[in-house]
Amino acid sequence: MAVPSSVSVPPTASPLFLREHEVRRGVELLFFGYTRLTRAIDDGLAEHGLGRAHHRALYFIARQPDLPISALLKILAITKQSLGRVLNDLADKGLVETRTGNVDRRQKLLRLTPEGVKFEAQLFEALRSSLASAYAAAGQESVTGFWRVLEGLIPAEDKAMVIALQKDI
Amino acid sequence: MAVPSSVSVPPTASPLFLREHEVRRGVELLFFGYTRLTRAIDDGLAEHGLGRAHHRALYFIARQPDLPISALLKILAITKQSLGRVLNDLADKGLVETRTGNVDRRQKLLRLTPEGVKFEAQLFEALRSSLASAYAAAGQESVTGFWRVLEGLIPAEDKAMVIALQKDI
DNA sequence: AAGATGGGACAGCCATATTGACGTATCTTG
DNA sequence: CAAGATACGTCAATATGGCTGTCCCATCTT
Repeated sequence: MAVPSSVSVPPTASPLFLREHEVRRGVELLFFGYTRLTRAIDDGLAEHGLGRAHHRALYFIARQPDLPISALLKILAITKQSLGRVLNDLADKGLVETRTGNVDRRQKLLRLTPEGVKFEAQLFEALRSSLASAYAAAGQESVTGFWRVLEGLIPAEDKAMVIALQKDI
Repeated sequence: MAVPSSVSVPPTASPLFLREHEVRRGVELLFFGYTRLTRAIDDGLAEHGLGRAHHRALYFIARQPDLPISALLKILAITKQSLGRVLNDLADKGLVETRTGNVDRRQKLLRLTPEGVKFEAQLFEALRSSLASAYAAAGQESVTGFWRVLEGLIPAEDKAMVIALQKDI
């Protein structure tokens, strides 16, 4: 095992020592970066009485209009019951609407209403502003590396789903 | 730090950093990457009847032994009440202990017990395994970029705290 | 016609966060 | 030294967003 089982730390800069440090740095930066980015939209959500769970649904519906519920369930990796509550809230607020699928009439295809589009765009602006300034500060090469590392964190079985999101726009 | 641009990397970041597509890509990869990484330790935590909140505390106490509670509160950015419950759970399970500060006797300095060290190391191993393979797949230059972008997401007022974590090891 | 699939709903529970108020020990400062 | 600030603990109530289990209906597939 790569981690010493006591508090002892290798005295020299061994490969294990360096690896642990680099992994801890990544863990910490991911934690702070992710939480700070999500915090950027909390105020905008609170104005409409919504939470982060609502934003996640809103975001992916914006990204793939006419998304069936089953696809959204896979993306979010939560249960049908949890998602149901969120979608009902969004429908009640007039942000999301469903239409019956014409290929498979059992499906309900999700899309944003015009108000939903406007609200999502407003939230996205806060994300864009945060991420774009991080991108600009880091530089183009860094952004490419940022993407590549994160892609490596996604299990093979989920990768197709993520790539599908990104071929539309 | 100069990153050679000769390394051929398929989809590269365009110079138009503010483009919506690139921001959405970052948002999505951060979401999937972060959630998948945290999921890697859920089983290990569940074996001890603990959750992610417990791991976050455990992690930062491991990182900075003799951390005062106020410092941990700043790192986690949650309320004293929320942290109190988590720390009580960890103390009850014999993973964390406190000692009175000798500089300031009001402070309680947090550190892991030997069992806590062992448990944290076991959880860290799951994180290390996920992140190290993403690092290896992406390459060292990508890792540098990954760090730089995430650092850019951290607000200036929090940056000192994050850097303080990383100068110890 | 039978079974599989997509979706909806009820009931109850758990983990993790919040606010507000209050108490105690200890340190700092006028 | 007295007064106030700080570090920590705790009680009570509440919100959010997950979970399991169960049952239902409509529709598609075989």
